[in-house]
Amino acid sequence: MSSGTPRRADALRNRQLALDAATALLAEPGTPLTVENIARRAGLGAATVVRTFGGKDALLDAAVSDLLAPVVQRARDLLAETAPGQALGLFLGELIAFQATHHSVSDHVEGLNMPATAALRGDLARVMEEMVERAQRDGAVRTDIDPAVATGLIGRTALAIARAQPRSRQLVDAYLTVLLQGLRPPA
Amino acid sequence: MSSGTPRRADALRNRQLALDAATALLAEPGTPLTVENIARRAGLGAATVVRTFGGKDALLDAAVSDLLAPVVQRARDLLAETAPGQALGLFLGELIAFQATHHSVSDHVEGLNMPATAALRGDLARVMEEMVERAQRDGAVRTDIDPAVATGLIGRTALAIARAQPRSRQLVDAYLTVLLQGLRPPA
Amino acid sequence: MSSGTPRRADALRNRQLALDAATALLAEPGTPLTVENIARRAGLGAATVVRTFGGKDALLDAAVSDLLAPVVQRARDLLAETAPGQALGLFLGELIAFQATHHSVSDHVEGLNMPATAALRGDLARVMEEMVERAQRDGAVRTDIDPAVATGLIGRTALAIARAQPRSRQLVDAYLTVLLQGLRPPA
Amino acid sequence: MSSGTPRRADALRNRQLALDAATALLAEPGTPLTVENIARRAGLGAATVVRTFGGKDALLDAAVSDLLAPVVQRARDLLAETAPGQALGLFLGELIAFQATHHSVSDHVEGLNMPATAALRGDLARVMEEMVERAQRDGAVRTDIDPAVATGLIGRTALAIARAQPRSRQLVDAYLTVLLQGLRPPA
DNA sequence: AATGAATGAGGGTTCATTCAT
DNA sequence: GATGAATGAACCCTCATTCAT
Repeated sequence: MSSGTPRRADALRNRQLALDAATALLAEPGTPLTVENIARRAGLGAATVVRTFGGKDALLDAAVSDLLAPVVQRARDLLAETAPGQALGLFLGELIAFQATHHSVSDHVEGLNMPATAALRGDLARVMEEMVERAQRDGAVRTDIDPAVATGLIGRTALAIARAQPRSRQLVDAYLTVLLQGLRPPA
Repeated sequence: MSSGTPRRADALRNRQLALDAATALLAEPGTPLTVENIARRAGLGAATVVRTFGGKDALLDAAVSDLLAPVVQRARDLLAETAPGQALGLFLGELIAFQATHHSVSDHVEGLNMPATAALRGDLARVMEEMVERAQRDGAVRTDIDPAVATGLIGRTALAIARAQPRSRQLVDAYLTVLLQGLRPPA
Repeated sequence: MSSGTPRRADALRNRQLALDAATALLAEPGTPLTVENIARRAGLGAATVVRTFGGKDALLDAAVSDLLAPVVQRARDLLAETAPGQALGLFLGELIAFQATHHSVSDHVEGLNMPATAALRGDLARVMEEMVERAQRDGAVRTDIDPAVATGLIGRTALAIARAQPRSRQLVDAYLTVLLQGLRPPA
Repeated sequence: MSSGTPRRADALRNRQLALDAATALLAEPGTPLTVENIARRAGLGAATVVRTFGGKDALLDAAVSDLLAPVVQRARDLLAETAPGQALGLFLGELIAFQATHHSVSDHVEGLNMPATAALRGDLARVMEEMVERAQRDGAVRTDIDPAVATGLIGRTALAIARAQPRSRQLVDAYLTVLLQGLRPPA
């Protein structure tokens, strides 16, 4: 087919091609997320994709966790460098912006029971809880909500907003405004 | 068998049996939502179920819209009978409570592109927009958000909270508290 | 395709067609024992065969146990009606004759870990042990071999002879002669 | 890498590595007998294994015949050096002991239609026929069975006993006792 | 009109073999 | 010459839909 396709040392590149294809398809709710479709998109054979990752779930695990890892890292950085009250708002905005670029990934962040994704999901939850807790101690967030509950609330609603299709700037802004005001300690 | 029974009545009864079975299965994430399972649950043949509705999507359209219709009606009633500021809060609570009883229905409210469901989705959006608009005129909701945008925001986040699994009373309460406070005009 | 193929009441007949096809293929080591081949031979679709039995293993379980059941029953009858010394010889001859008609079934009698086949395998072993034990008490079989061991010995070698391809009358006769003489108490 | 090493020697060593790996896997019913597994065990690439032999069947042909050849040779030696009546008994014991060490090899001795294995299978049959014939002339084996038929009988049953799983010393002993007594001329 | 049975289409996966490095 | 990677073919299985009863 594509006579220029290289092999050997570029196995890593093919791996990435498959990941990119999976990511692309995760963003196209129209086309079914089948191994065949992923492989076609990557310019590979279906068996190659399966073999490279060891199964469809493992491929999705890799794709989703590759996307999620920098998000978790960013949360950690914000937690370390920024004032608690601001960190939460900043991160929320960035989280939505991130998911805006990787549409239906969110569907798989929840629900995919594979090691890498599950671990990152846990990490993200922990970092966000810490964010909330500090913000509460700082007086920036109301204390009548348990940090774990607040984290669930924030994560789920942010996901929903990010998943909106079409997603408008207005919607995201409104969400951030409402959520952050709603989280403030009542007057 | 029951040669004296009027056929028309049987057909209607079967239709309802299938709808009830589909509704029941929509609430049981454990069992796959296949035509066969729906038919077995309804005590009917698989062919009958398909034939009665003309396809699985049509059946789901009927089931989902049957569930959604009273919700829309309730919204209309609240709009007519209750003070704008209260209506929104009341309805939001009821909407989540409803979805809590019909777990995965929400997944199909979005995403199912069939006439009845799409129409009700539109109806619901319009009623909620009207709710928001009136609440804004009443000074109960901040006016810096477009009613259509606010409706999208409310609908999507409510859906996400309702879909949470496990769903805790704490989460729902926190959501209502935060969202309603966040929607109030800023001090 | 075959316009004369009947349906409804003959579902049982189709079941039998599939079983017969499986049995036939079990006897043709040349053609692979795939669901597709079984279905083609039976004049059915592959999905039908799978659906009817619930999986390939279940089909083989049914085929093998259907063939094995009368053999076990015959052993029970002989045990009840015939003198111990004769019963063993008679049964052995019939066992081989049976397997001669159902060639490679034997491969699956061993090795197929499915309920019906496993149960019959156990039943057959028990009946044969009882046969050997009685023949030993009767002085017709040497007593320096444990009945369970003798049963294993007889079963496995009979299987092997039955599996022979081509199988000659001479071979079977020689086997019976040698085995029965070998089992007699030493002079 | 090892630029000084003569290629021919490497090739021969790889050939033996692959054969050893195949032999090892033939004895481990747990792990599937795939080219990949053989190659991994040999510390070689899958392509190398295939390329060295020209296909999986050719590899198995080589492995099986390598295992079978000494057995045939041993039969020839016994034929030349030992009294006919004893030779048969001795060889039978050794044959089973051999197969006991190379479990599933037996499955491939039969059924593998490749030149080397087929040839050795024929050789073995001929040597055993000669053994039987001489034993018959010596009065050690009954003469009412054709030597070719007796050979088939012995070979097949011995295989079956060797294949038994679990294989017990009791079973093997019982088999040898029964078969050898059964082969003696009737009193 | 109702339905159990049949099935074509499609899904994920495995494996012997081929190819480009 | 050796090999990791790639792949076409084949396997078993599921399911919405159609068909004959």
